[in-house]
Amino acid sequence: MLKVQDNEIFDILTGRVSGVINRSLLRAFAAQGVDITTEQWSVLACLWKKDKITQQALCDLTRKDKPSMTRLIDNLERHHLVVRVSDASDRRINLIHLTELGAEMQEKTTRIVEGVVNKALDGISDEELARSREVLLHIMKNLDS
Amino acid sequence: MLKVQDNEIFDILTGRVSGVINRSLLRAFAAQGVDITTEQWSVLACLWKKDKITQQALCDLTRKDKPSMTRLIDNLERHHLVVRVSDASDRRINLIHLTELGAEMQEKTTRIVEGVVNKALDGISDEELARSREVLLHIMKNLDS
DNA sequence: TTTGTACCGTTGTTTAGACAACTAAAATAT
DNA sequence: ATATTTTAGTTGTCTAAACAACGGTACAAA
Repeated sequence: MLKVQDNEIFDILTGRVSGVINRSLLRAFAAQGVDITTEQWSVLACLWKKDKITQQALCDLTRKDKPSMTRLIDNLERHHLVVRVSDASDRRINLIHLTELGAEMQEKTTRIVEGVVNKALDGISDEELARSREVLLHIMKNLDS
Repeated sequence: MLKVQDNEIFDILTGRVSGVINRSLLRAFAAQGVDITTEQWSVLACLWKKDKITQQALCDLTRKDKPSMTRLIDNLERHHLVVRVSDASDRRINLIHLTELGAEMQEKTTRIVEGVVNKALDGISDEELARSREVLLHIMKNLDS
């Protein structure tokens, strides 16, 4: 039986690593004069792949719940990065459109994110990384109840 | 160069895994009638190892900042799990003492956490786990600026 | 057609992280 | 001995996650 409390595994799984990464990203954005959070970036990243999708689709893509998405989009709208466009044929739906400003963010922010990720992964081989990814995905699957 | 947006690595590192674990833990606590959060548990876990330490020590152990710790301890006090005791010889310091109730939580909650962790790690070998841990610690070190 | 049901999004409340600004106490320097 | 710096903790503001509850809209069954 695993001794949970005496093991860094728990530390790691419970968000220390992602916290460090999140902080690094936030600071990298701020340092480059980009006023955006990691979460906001993750929503924009979905829209850069496929624009004009529903909030629900964004929830599924980002694994966030609906209230979280509502407020994330509130903030993105406040920053003039997206707009909600209600669908004429189904008035329950908002389609989220990138603004010109939102579309422009892609290049610069992606460069920043790639910089942080490359720094994070420095000295880690593709194989090690792939193995770790398998393990983490395995863990996620185990807890998917 | 890594294609950040098309890679689950980023998803994983940015908190999806820890989010899943955190949610699982919260629900496991709630299901067992334990009214506590994962973060609160992580603070208590430090105190079970070594009681009557400063808030700053708890910050260092849990890698949280001081404001976060202040509020976590506010909440733990509200739940009567710890008390702040100001040190007579250095009046800047609060020593955080477990209450009897806080001490009693150890057994039950640790059992719950071990259950979740074991479920999470089901089918993952010690070696795979150790390798992943190395990779994640390596990432943390890379970003430790 | 009306009723029920499923779906989309919002609001409210609590907990928490990040950051800046602040108070108070202790330690160090001059 | 006084002034400066460091340390401990708190408060305020913004962003975000979890969960429950709610209002509208669409659709299917009775």
